[in-house]
Amino acid sequence: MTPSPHDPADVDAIFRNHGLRVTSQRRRVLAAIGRLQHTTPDQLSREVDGDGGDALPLSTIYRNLDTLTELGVVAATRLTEGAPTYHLDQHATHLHLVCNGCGAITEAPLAVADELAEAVYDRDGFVADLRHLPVHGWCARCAPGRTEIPDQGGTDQHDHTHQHRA
Amino acid sequence: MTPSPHDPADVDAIFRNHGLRVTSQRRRVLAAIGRLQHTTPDQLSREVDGDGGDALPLSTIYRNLDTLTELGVVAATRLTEGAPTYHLDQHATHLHLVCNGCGAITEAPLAVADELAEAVYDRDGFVADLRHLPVHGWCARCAPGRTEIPDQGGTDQHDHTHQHRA
DNA sequence: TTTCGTGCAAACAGTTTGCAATCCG
DNA sequence: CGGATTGCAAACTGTTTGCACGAAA
Repeated sequence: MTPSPHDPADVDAIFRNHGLRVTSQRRRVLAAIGRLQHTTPDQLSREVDGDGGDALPLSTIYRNLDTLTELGVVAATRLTEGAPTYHLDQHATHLHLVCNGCGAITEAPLAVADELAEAVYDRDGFVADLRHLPVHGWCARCAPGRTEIPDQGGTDQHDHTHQHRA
Repeated sequence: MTPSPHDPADVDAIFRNHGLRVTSQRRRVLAAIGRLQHTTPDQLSREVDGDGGDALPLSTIYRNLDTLTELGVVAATRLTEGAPTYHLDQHATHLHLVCNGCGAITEAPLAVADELAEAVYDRDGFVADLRHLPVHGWCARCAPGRTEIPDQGGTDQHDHTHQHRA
């Protein structure tokens, strides 16, 4: 069985099993991702910096993010405008609902997209990876104001221009 | 009845109707997007540069892309790692299948995601904007080699995706 | 003529890389 | 000890911005 990143004891094994060294930086990065659930590299950097130890340079954050991604321990998705969002891969048993209004990110079970997966497979033989699917739109709170999605023309003055957000 | 970006005559109207000026740069950018169907800012830049006129600085490309996006004439999606992909919004009556293997981008009708839209609406009151949905995965050609999607870190319970029909 | 839009260069954000010092195994 | 990692700074890509000039209306 694959060791779980949730269990601090197993974390080391994950690295060792791949012939990689266990360093405090790696432990701290992985722990911080676990705490944040989903995070961009610089949020992660701040989280790691606040865990009591020394601050880690961004380059180390990035390198470890890459390593962890290669190991399949974490995965990235582009949910927002700026930096990609990383999360534990084992936590990726859902897809993301990203609100264009308030920026809120909700999770929904993969099952909601089962039909989609089947449809594109039947149509094109395309094997969809739903785990990282970012579904944009408007959450229950933001939708009321601007519900008209299915307007193709471009007549409507959408003003979801750009949002700063966090 | 919004004027259509496809009709060169109407293009000017689109701008004027919004109190914006008609410049050769704007015409050329819009025309190039129409030709390319979907494009990143720098592909677009090269396309514009090759249309016979003077080269346009990237900043002009970006500014016009922003303007056109605000007008609802074009829309952007993040399909690949690097830069976002722009396309005419009226052409956005489909979602994108992005192959992780070869990078190919295929289009599929929005209808394949109808159930998804309904499901998330029922669950969370989330109004999905499927027009820009980037579905990652493996195309028919690339899938065979690496079909096991639903594995990775987690104990995979369900594993739909690749098993509907052999 | 009055602005708006363009061109250019400098500033930015996010990410990658080279290299010497450091630490794990 | 010896190679894998780190820290730091410099390089890079993609994008934005300030400002003076040129051009639509």
